[in-house]
Amino acid sequence: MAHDEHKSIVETTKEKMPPTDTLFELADFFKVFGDSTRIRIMCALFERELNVCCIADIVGMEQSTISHQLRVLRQENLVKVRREGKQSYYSLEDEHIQKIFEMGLEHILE
Amino acid sequence: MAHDEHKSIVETTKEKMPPTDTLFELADFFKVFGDSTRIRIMCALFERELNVCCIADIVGMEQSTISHQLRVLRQENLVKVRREGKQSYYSLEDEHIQKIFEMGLEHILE
DNA sequence: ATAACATATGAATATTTGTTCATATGTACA
DNA sequence: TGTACATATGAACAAATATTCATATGTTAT
Repeated sequence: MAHDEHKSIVETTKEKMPPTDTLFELADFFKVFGDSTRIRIMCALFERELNVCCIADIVGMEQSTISHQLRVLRQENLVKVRREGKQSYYSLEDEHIQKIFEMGLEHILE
Repeated sequence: MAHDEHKSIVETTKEKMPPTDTLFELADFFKVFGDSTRIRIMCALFERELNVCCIADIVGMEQSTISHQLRVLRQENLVKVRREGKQSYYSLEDEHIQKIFEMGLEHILE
């Protein structure tokens, strides 16, 4: 490939891409989906809102593990909490989640 | 919460969820999207097919880094390769990718 | 106020992951 | 056959991540 052609492809492609900052944010967002514990938590929450110890039993992991991961999900605005007495009830924050999920499933089931 | 109610919520939620294996696969799939280098590679490939050294220059990283990450993308069937002489041309394998991307962007730009 | 329970958090640890350097493999052409 | 170039791969290292244990915080009821 000619040097000039290479250079031109590199330049024009770079121009068409979203800002690098945005792409880093996007990676951080998807990182949240890239852990099986968090995936299972979200999946459980598709059914209904749940408190922490129910989630822990459903997923089969320590309460503390679940709390840590729920914090990650909160930080990315994927779940919201509602306090009721001693318990914290978590639910999904965003409709995109389910769609992203479905598309991932379609891909792997192909 | 009563012990019986807790138990019933846990059981019925578990039953409604996809098999655990599937959810682990799903996490592995999304893991691929959770890295900024891979995201930028995929994003560059939205525009057109590209060879390895163009991708390296677009992303601004070592050729070897790009090759390693392209292998990850290949393993998850997200890109395909076409060899032409000395060069390997990569392109996107799947239409889901763009949609997943868009949904991620919608989420973070909210 | 204290006991009992639910949840959150900090520190420590083990594991995974991304990047780089050096080098091997593959391809074209003189 | 040898040289130059493009890509792939292995080993080593640094950084990020998930999990657990121990414990702190928050809430309710006695």
